[in-house]
Amino acid sequence: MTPPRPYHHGNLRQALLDRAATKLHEKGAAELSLRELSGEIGVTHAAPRRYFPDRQALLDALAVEGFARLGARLREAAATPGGPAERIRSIADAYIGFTTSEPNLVELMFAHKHGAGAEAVARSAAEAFAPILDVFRQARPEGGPQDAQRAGLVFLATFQGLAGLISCGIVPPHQIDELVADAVARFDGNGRPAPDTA
Amino acid sequence: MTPPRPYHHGNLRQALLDRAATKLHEKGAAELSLRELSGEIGVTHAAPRRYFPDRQALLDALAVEGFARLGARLREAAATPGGPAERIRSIADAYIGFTTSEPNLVELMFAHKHGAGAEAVARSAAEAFAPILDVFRQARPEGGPQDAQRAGLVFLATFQGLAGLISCGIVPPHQIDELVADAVARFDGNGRPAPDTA
DNA sequence: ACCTGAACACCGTTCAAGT
DNA sequence: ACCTGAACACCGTTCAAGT
Repeated sequence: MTPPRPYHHGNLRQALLDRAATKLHEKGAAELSLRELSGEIGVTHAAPRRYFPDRQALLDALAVEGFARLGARLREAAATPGGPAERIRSIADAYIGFTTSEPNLVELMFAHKHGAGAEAVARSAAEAFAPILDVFRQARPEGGPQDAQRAGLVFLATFQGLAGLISCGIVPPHQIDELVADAVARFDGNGRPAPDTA
Repeated sequence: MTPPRPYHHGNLRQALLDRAATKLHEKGAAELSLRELSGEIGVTHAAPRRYFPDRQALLDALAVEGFARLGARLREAAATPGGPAERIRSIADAYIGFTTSEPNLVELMFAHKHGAGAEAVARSAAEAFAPILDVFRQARPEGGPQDAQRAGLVFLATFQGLAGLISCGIVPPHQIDELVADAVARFDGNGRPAPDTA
């Protein structure tokens, strides 16, 4: 007659994900331990197996959550008032803001070793990047979707690369703003020099 | 009266590095095991300690070697005949060539968790990137070193980011060439639209 | 359905001891 | 100087068993 609340408080899966995401603030994904996580939550080390068949499955789920959060930030930024130039700038700032605040999570998201959940990670990544492609489609509708996708991917590469250089220390913090401005300027007019901008 | 050849064949440190670098072709850095490496080389698991105080020290040394190899490739590419535009294109190709052939090594090189050898890694990285900054200085001497460093760092970010998107599967292989071309075009004339290029 | 408890093979790190 | 061998604490994974 006990309610359907199990041994644990009801949602071990989410509890593990939340705790792991919190730990990613301080430690890298390599230091995440299922046993430690389990112990802190108050279950035995074998309990996670119901929800994550192995350690990689939890890392994949963390990556999916990370892309969902990043996608939400980018969608907000893409809805900024103004023309395409303002929205592109806003997206760039949002991207750098997210990646610098969550370097360990971002490193996990872009790791090229995903397990069985690799397709799910790829889907969530594609969804997160949709606002970028949308803005570039709006910016240069005459170029066609091929052009927009190309520009969007190079834009993504630029700021993802910048994020990596920042978090590994190659780009010092005081130089971030000028580099973001320089990078954004390279996408004005979708990469072709605007005719009236000397 | 035995010659100064120790127990092992004489250079355990380099043997460990070589074997680890080879393994990085197939496995990620997370799967590298000092014990496995030691066993395959023929020493006990505690032997590496003479040369690498901990596991991170070996990873740091691998990163330093990786930056040395990357730097050599970039120096070659920067010496390509032709003007700055040709050299920039050549450097971009070399960068993408190296990173796509060694994704695990590159992921290790740009990891933001280096240990006591972090400064050594940073130094080797700066040395590797020098050819990029040099070419941008040559391309736009009137802009001054500040401008060249800015452009060089954004260039580096763009191709390092592209490398990451390729190796994690977001950019499909068949699209690499067009994206590299698109990205390179954004650095013609050091980022400012050339006056005679409509 | 959900979790426990014990077992297995592996790991990095440490250190006294050997040569 | 260079490496061994044993010990320690930790890990992911597996699985029969409990509730």
